[in-house]
Amino acid sequence: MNYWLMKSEPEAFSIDDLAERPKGTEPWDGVRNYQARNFMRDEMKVGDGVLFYHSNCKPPGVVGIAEVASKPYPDPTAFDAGSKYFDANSDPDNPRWILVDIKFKRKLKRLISLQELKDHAEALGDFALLRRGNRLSIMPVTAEQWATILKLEKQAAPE
DNA sequence: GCCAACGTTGGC
DNA sequence: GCCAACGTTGGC
Repeated sequence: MNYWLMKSEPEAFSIDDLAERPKGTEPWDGVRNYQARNFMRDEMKVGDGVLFYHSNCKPPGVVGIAEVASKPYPDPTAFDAGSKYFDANSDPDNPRWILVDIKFKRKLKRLISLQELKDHAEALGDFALLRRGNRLSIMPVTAEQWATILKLEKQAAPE
């Protein structure tokens, strides 16, 4: 079993939006970055753990837990001319953009902010989220990092 | 609103 | 294949 962190802007799609989905699942569409796509296409397995991260908001941070809920399949928005994610260069016979479904598990008891993660950079070790200039929207998380973050959840919020 | 980082595009 | 221009991400 592997672990992941997936970013979403809460104004576009938040952890609460995911929780309110009829089956708690949502196709993770709109990813148009090859590295992020490759994680979904090549490495994700049903049942993998997902840290749901709110980006581009105040404060950014991890807000919930989800899991991978489907095998990878073509992103339908790439073929929808009315979608903002439409990609005329994606051939339906050889789809360029691949996604998985994500399923809601639970919200964290409290938000673990990016700042708090930075404060524990030593315990987290080499973490893609904390690397300078990181813009990747999907990244791997080690079992140790996963455990460290859930341990932080149990502690009182920092000042 | 600013700006650093960085991926993509397109001219050559 | 190089690289400047441009667009996007996302923290601050």
